[in-house]
Amino acid sequence: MDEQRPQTEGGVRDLYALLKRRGYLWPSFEIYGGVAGFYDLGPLGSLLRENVEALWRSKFVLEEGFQLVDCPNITPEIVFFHSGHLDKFSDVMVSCLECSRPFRADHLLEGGPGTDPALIARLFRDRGIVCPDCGGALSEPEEFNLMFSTRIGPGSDKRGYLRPETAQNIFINFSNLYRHARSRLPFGAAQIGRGFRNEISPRQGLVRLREFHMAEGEFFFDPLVEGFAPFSRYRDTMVNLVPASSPDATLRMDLGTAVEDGTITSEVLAHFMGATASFATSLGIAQERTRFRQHLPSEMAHYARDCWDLEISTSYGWVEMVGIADRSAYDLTQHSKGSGTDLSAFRRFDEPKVIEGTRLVPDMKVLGPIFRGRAREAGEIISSMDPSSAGSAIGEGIRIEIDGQHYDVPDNAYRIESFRDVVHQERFVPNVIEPSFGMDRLMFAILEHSYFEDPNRAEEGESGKVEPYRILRLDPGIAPVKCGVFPLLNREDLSRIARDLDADLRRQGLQTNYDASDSIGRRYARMDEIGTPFCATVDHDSLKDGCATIRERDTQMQKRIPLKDIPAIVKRMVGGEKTFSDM
RNA sequence: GCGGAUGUGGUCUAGCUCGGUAGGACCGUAGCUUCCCAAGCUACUUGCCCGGGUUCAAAUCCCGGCAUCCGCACCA
Repeated sequence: MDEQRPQTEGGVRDLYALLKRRGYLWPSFEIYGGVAGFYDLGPLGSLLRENVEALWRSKFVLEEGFQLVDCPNITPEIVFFHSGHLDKFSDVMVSCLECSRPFRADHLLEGGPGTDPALIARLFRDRGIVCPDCGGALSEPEEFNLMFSTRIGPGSDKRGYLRPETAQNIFINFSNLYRHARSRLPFGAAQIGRGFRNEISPRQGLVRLREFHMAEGEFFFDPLVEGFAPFSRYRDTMVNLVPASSPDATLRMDLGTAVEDGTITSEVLAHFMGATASFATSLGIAQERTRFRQHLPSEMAHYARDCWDLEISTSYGWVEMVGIADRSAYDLTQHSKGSGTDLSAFRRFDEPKVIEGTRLVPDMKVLGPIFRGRAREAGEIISSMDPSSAGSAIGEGIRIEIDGQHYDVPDNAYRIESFRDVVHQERFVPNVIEPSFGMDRLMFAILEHSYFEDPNRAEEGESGKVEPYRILRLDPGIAPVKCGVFPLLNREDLSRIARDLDADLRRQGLQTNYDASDSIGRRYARMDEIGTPFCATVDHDSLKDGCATIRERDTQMQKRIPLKDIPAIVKRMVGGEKTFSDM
């Protein structure tokens, strides 16, 4: 084919122009000049996003069984205090007054000065710190937090933030989710929603936004359990890997081998890399334009122990679309400590563990009169004592300490008992693998990869300027409009049939676009430009044979199909059950 | 946040040097044509990024802001 995928910067601009012209996306707040880092999705963009999200739900909620939740965007400060975001997403910045280079203040100071700008300002003055580049004087330190802040409630000083990731809602709901999962591991929870980051300089269109759509899954599992049975589904999946150990080489191998040779550290991690690769394929992203790159230790987020990004090749270069992070037990541990709520799960033993030994049993009847209000506390201390270390004391009385006071405990206040306990389970904090998807970036990659210009079908304007024929070869499953519906001629008898067909298609849940204006070729061109995979045209023969012509976008092939069968057939082709050539 | 470039209907652009009625193409709308791959004809809608200044007069010159692109920095 002579069609070209534009790789140039100009090509991306043409694509953005098309997306804006055809109602996929518009810069937000445009009539007031716009604000960087915000985009509105137009009618087609909204449908596209719904379709991408629906595929994500079918992959992760239906197929992987993740529990879907939906939680507030506004989050009280304490959550991010304990998750570490308050600290890690806040930087105190200074810049050189001479050469205007910005620096993170803590990079210029020894010994972790914290995030108080006043304290840092004093340290800078005391130590006479100047610009490490040119020796110029430095500006006053200023705090910059990547999270948008707000206040919760009027007149309240309860600070809140717009969440920078959706994950925290799931972690703090762990107990509810665990109970809902009938207290069994492993299980996953997912959220599709918005995230907010007050980026210093958002750029590159949909790639770096201040408010963006994300879909995140948190998969909770027991790290002591070896292997992961569902991984068999992706064991043979071939992927491109760029491990941290050889950041300049791309290895092509199947996930099973990658786990065996230690390139990927666990089957759970590899499983979700496989699920991610499969999801990308279902979006119509070509395998050869994807790779998984492992983070270098220096680029890991504060919560991550290991992380593989799915990167997709775009005209901006390789762009991170999905982060698959091993968050270990970090978040649950932090929130458990921070809230005082137990966020652990039970590990059931295959064979119950039998623990035999001896222990001290206090006799509260004796302790009561001696310790009075402190009797319960004394009893607890005694039962927690180890009889073997207390052994020598037995028969001689034992000493305990309450609030710094020492007491002798008489021999008749306790007895030694041997016991045999059968333990079936123990508590532990589950580990987490998190696949986190940047939906806007994925949409951009899908659009860019499906954008083609065909110079052979170019249209020449009067000024001699050549407008290429533009096609979005979107996968039928995610295309916002599934079928264009046209009467060949704008005549009452034809348009009545076409309108009926249009209504039938919509009743089948298929988004259509009815169009009777201009020439038939122009109408096909319009549909090609917004990525509509099929068009149905009613012509004079339809009056006699009850058929219409179905035309396929990518091949321009046409077939006659009975009107009454068209909705079901289009639905099957959109669902991927049949192809056009099967008809 | 710094430096550079840029900002004209929905889109692409001419005009800016040298101030004087903002022009074209595409897209869109309505009609004609009655038509299976952007045909043609007619009519129409829509614009100088925002604010201030200079001037008789500003798309044009000056100042400030905002936005976009590139580089630096930041960020995942």
